[in-house]
Amino acid sequence: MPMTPFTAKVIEVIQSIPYGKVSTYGVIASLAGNKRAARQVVRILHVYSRKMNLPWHRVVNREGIITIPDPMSSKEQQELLEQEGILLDADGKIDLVTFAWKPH
DNA sequence: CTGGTGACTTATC
DNA sequence: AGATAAGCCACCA
Repeated sequence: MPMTPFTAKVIEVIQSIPYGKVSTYGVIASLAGNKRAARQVVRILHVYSRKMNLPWHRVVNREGIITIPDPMSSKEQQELLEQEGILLDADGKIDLVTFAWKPH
């Protein structure tokens, strides 16, 4: 499956997010080598999330909020996160202080 | 080459 | 807190 180096790196980073933790678009882009390519991460999820074994549900935006437009998918994401012990607060946000993935 | 895209982010008001 | 605008960028037709 041919893909550009940056894309491959992003996928690698996403796959390295551990169970029970979440990461953000900006952080993933940064780890992949380009701090400002958060939007590119979005495209990659669109293309590869359903085809590969990506923990796409462990990716949220900078505030810990699920930002998927499709109601069905966002609901699925929340359920998957809860299965991992990641609960949302009253505002529907994930506590990033507790659940944010901090790679060494 | 040009322009469009997007589940983002930051700055302002 | 919510709305708006602008910046940002890899990829693709």
